[in-house]
Amino acid sequence: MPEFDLQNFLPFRLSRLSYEVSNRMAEIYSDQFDIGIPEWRILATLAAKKQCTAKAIVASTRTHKSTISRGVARLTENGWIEQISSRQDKRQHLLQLTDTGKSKFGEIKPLVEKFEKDLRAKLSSEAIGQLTAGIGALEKILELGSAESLKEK
Amino acid sequence: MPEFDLQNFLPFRLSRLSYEVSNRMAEIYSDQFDIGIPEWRILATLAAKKQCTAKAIVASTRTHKSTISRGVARLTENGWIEQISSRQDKRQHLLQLTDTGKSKFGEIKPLVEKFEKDLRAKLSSEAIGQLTAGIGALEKILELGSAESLKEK
DNA sequence: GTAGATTGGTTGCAATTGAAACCAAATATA
DNA sequence: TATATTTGGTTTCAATTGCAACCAATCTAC
Repeated sequence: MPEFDLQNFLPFRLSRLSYEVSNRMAEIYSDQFDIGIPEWRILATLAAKKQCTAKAIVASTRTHKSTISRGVARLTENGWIEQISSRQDKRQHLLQLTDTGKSKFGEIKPLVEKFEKDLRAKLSSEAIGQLTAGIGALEKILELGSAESLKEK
Repeated sequence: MPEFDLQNFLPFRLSRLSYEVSNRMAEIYSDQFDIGIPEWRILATLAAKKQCTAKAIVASTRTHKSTISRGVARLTENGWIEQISSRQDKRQHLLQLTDTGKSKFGEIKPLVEKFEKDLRAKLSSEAIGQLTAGIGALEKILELGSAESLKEK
């Protein structure tokens, strides 16, 4: 008769947590603006990097390449982002926010930042430190390190 | 020109982390046994509680009720779990592992436990403590507390 | 009791997803 | 230079998902 303590099992706790956080946050922008999680990630990445290719977004967000491809297509249709054909390599397109995109992202950003701020506000500063350090350590061993160390999935 | 530091944004880091961990773990059992994440959760919950209803699994795993419903159907077809009609309330069925289910889960469990153990082994004991405490704190404020405090989504 | 609301669970449907096949451009090998 | 391999990205297809409508059993209010 196999026992199992699911409630204390790390992978499970992580996934439940992330599901909850992502969904609560997605409520904020998916209603008011018509975008989903992949689009949000693309926008945020482009806001951070100013310009980059789809591949770079795939690597840094660890989202499936077809999901990013479709997100890019949708955002391009909506006029939030645009492609600058880099003449170096005609396979890849450099992406960047359009003025509309910047403006829209400018609206979403404070909402999302407020969400995270509210979350942090409910935690003790000790807990925040622990969480950040713990996540950082886990990222490191999973080679999810900050940005560039990421390999294609 | 909106800046945004996605790489340090908590919700994003959590989701990337959880995605990575869940997928690596799912590789372990989805190949050898023919089950997905929902099935795994149902099995683990039943192994922990011995008997419970689908509703209880929904609450404790925070997985959508239709997902659990379908998972239960699949596992029942495969003969891994069975329903005991509780004569109290004819809407709900008490679920439990069959002998086959127990045996199969008994095979999966050590693999999955090894996965978590290997993960922990790569972390310093300080990091483990931080991670656990941090996650616990976040669970608390999201009311993801252990088990019973969970409300229907 | 009976009408109405609630609850546990299922199902139909549309949307999202990931894997794999694919395409065109670029690079390596010959 | 021709050929093969790799690479960035798209698309097709099947599977999974979540929402909403639904069903049957229970509970509530009259």
